[in-house]
Amino acid sequence: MPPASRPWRIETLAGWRGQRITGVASGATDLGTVTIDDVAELAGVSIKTVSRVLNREPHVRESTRLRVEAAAAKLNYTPNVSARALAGSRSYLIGLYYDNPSLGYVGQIEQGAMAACRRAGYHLIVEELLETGSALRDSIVALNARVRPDGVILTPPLCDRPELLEVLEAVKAPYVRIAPSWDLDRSPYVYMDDRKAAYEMTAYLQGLGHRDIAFIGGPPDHVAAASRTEGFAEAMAVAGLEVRAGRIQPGEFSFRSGWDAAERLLKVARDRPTAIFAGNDDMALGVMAVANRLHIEIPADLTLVGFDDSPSAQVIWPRLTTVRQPAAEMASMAADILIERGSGESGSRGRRLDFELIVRDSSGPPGRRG
Amino acid sequence: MPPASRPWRIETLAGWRGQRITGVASGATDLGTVTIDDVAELAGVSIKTVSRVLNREPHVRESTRLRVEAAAAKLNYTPNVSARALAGSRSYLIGLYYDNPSLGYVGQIEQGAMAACRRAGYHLIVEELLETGSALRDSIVALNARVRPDGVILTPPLCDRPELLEVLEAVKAPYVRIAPSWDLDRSPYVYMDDRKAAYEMTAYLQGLGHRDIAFIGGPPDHVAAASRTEGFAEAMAVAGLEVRAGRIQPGEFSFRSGWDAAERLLKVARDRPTAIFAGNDDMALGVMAVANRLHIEIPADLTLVGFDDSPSAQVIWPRLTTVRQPAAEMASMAADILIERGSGESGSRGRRLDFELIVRDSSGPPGRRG
DNA sequence: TAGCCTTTTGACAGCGCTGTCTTAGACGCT
DNA sequence: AGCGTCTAAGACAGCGCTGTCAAAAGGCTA
Repeated sequence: MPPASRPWRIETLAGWRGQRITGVASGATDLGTVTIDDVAELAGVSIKTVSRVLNREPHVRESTRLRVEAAAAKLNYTPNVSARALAGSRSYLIGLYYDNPSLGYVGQIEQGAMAACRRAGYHLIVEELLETGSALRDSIVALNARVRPDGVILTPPLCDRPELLEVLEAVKAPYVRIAPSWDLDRSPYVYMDDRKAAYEMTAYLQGLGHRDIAFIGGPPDHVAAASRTEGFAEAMAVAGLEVRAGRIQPGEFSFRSGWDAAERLLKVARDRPTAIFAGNDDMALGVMAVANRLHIEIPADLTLVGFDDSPSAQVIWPRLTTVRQPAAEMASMAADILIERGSGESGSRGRRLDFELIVRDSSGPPGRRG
Repeated sequence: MPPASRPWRIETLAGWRGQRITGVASGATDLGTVTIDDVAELAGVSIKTVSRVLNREPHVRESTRLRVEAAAAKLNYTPNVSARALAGSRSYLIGLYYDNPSLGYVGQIEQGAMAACRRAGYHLIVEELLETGSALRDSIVALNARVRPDGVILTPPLCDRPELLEVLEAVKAPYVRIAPSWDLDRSPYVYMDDRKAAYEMTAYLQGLGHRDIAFIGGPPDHVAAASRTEGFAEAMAVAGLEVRAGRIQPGEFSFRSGWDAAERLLKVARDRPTAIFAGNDDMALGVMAVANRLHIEIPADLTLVGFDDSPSAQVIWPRLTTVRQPAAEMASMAADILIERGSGESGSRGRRLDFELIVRDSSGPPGRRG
């Protein structure tokens, strides 16, 4: 016989959580107040057995498992995360920590991570971490004491702060980095092959017939940016095309820096590249603005492509040809790694995901006009 | 004497959470494993007294309070959210539920809500709710059983789904809506005065000298959109300016619909408005694309303004004059209302926040050219 | 100094689960 | 029949806090 535990319970209207008062027996309990005891009673087993079924532990007879599952389904039972966290070794919470000012990027990451969490019954705790140094350390320690997430997902550029990694290791919080720049052996991470994506984009431009292609790079300490520049240069070299002096312009990944680079690139009307490959979309938009001002038509007079597939890339005209980062997928994968925890030691710690070339309206064959 | 509870404890290296093993006494405990017992012991009081101090309950002598606070500070103590949730009536978790496809908007909301949560020691659980009808109901019931958030923030247009509100009320989860359209007495909400913002923007255009101003509206069932149209019409009426037939164009808040409206508006070169006020930024960008194609210079030939201050509004040229919604502030306020729970019954349930007119480069006096 | 009231503090149960240990039963072998 | 071995299931403690209630400590008056 299972222990008789609270055979009836009714929520008073008074309280927030409600005090239990004795009342008429009732099969169904109040919405959202079903506990493991209720399931155990209905199934005629102990709560431990219910727990076993819930957690897919072995040593439960098939018939028992079915009975428990039926009872849980009938009562619409959902285990309480706080109780699980307190009693067990998992909190069913995944932290998503970011410091990225780009709302769109973080939003995609978030959606991907959320989807993975939902599939596994986890939840996402999102925190914006703007501190650095010891303030960051303190925040993490406090955060970890408070919620004890089962793992955290770190987005760039936050994922490259050494003090963060140190403190996460100190509090033994597993983490997965998304597109980290350094120290790749330190933890599991997911990434996209920026080099290859830039290579492919460049090859696409070459396939269109472009020979004189300019590239606008990113911040020097940004490893992904450097990879993009490399991919571009490599594709040009492989195709046997010369990259003339000044055809690789520095940039900062900002609209403004794209604008400035475009002014340098397009200044001399007789000596313009037929295509410009901007290291990210924001800079591409800067180029587009300059082109508009100079009455250079895209793509008729100039092909322009970007990188990132930012939201803005679709709300301008011409819509920007660009590279889509699998941000949501990377985040899903990161969450999965954390949820299945420990499956990370096999071989390389990095998981690569595929980019996608998105061809829109800003690219075309060179000199269509002439 | 306080109860002697675990005077020493050491985390083994083995376990995830670690089994406690006996070992040499040590003043400091491992990072992030300080409990209320440790604080109580150091302060020489019972855990209940520590709890009282933590929760700012009355009936604690000043000297005791200071002693406890010092002990807590020394040990770097942070109460565990799961334990608090399980034992008490608060989970220290606020839910942010959304279904809005606009990443930027949700991102701003999120940041605002997060800031408020952090100030109060709360955390944000973010969930994307794409279901409708009874699937939505089920999701909410499960979510609530799982994490029992102390309150939830609902963003538009999710906040206008009646089944959502019903089920939240059924599970007694307090909620605050952001910019809801209907049923305003039903719950606390925060909003911005769209009507007034549109009025002010129109007045600004009039102040610039524009008389023939066109407006592109939003979806008919979108209450905020309707308010914007009203604000525009009212400002025109108050200024004694005629709104000619066809000068108010329907739109869908999408880039494409802005484009289509612009084509109608700008078709006849001899009969163009001198200014176009788009009901949101995405549509304004559509207008801008058409203007570019037609070689209409903004703002020299045409003034264009938007509404929302979306991220894209700043990465185009000319940068868009627009209305900034106080999204982050609304979310902060929503979170505060939930955290201080219950202070909402005083007077109107709505809290209004101020918009901001952001004048950039896309607006200027009419006919500068002519 | 007893008696009463108010303020401060502590003991203890228990929130809803999981981890550990134990027991009950089924099965096989000598 | 006796014993060891295995699987299935339950008893029980306890995670780290809060809520309730009871006890102790002060304060005041007569």
